[in-house]
Amino acid sequence: MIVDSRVLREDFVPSEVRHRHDEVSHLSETLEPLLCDEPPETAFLFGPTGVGKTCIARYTLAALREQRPDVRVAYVNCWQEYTRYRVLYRVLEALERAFDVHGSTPTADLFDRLARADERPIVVVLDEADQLEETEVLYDFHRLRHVSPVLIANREEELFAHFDDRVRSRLRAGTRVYLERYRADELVAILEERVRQGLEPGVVDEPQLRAVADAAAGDARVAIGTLRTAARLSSQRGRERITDEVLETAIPDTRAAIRRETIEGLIEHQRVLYELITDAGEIAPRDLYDAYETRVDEPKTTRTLRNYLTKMVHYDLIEARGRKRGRTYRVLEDDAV
DNA sequence: ATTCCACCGGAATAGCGGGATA
DNA sequence: TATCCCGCTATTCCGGTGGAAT
Repeated sequence: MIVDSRVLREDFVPSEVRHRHDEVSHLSETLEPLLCDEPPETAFLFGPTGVGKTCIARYTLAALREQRPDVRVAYVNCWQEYTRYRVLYRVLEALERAFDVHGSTPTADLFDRLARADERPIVVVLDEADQLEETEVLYDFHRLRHVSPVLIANREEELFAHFDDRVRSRLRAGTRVYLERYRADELVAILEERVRQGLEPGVVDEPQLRAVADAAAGDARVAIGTLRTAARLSSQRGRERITDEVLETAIPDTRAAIRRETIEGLIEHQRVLYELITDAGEIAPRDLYDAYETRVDEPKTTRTLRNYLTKMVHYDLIEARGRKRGRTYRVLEDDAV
């Protein structure tokens, strides 16, 4: 059934991007100065999850490197690398200049290394840039002529909100590319392409792809994930093709699986909080803190809990209603995406 | 309308673990 | 081996404020 499973993977970059031609050319025009050794403006990609931000960044940079192979690209996911140190480390790693960096190497040394790297241009893609906790690294990149950042985030206001003034004013000028959610027919076209490359002919029909696209609500990541789940389930059950019945389980399974993975990524104390909120349905901060303290042997301070909670809000696991006094926490249901 | 205070979240700091160094 | 130095997490301290209480 499955001919090429890479095609169904999340990080697969297609050889041709569908329905994003304007956005791709906007981004490549922005980066064009690199072709004549000029520093480009900072580029921004904005849009909700699953609209192809990461995909067009990778695609565009791969195309750029075909014209200028000496341009180097460092890809950093700021969910994992959110400190100045870690971002710089990742970039050096991409340049193969991190081999002798160790735990006690100061951050300033990493910056110096990057500054004294050769003059070949470096494009740094900062995915999920709104998760960055130390934004001065953006100032670092701005100071270096040979480093050009590409920032990817969901919403422009949120990204700029936690920049300090220095960074904000530097990045005000910059090219912004906005991506809209896919329409259902666009998702169907994307799925058809993946099916053609990844699955045997005739295992899934057009109405089925339409059903997957509708359930994904404009999110290509969910749509492709659903297709992958359905194909796996079908071959496990020894079927020749994807049946409607398999599809019906695959659709909710995909969202549930994403959620489960997120919860598994939490640390124990965060999971306790999540359970308490789930049990209560809706809970006030004071009650939540009290319940937590009786549940756990060595409770963290409330300040730490607030850090955990804001993290969980970012993960879309829970929702905070109200701002200051009178706030309540509740679990975020899947349909609220 | 005014006061009050529960709660959030920024900034500075302490303590920890781990790798390098002497 | 002991010591130094690093970044990271959790903690302490606290200012600001939205909504409840009066």
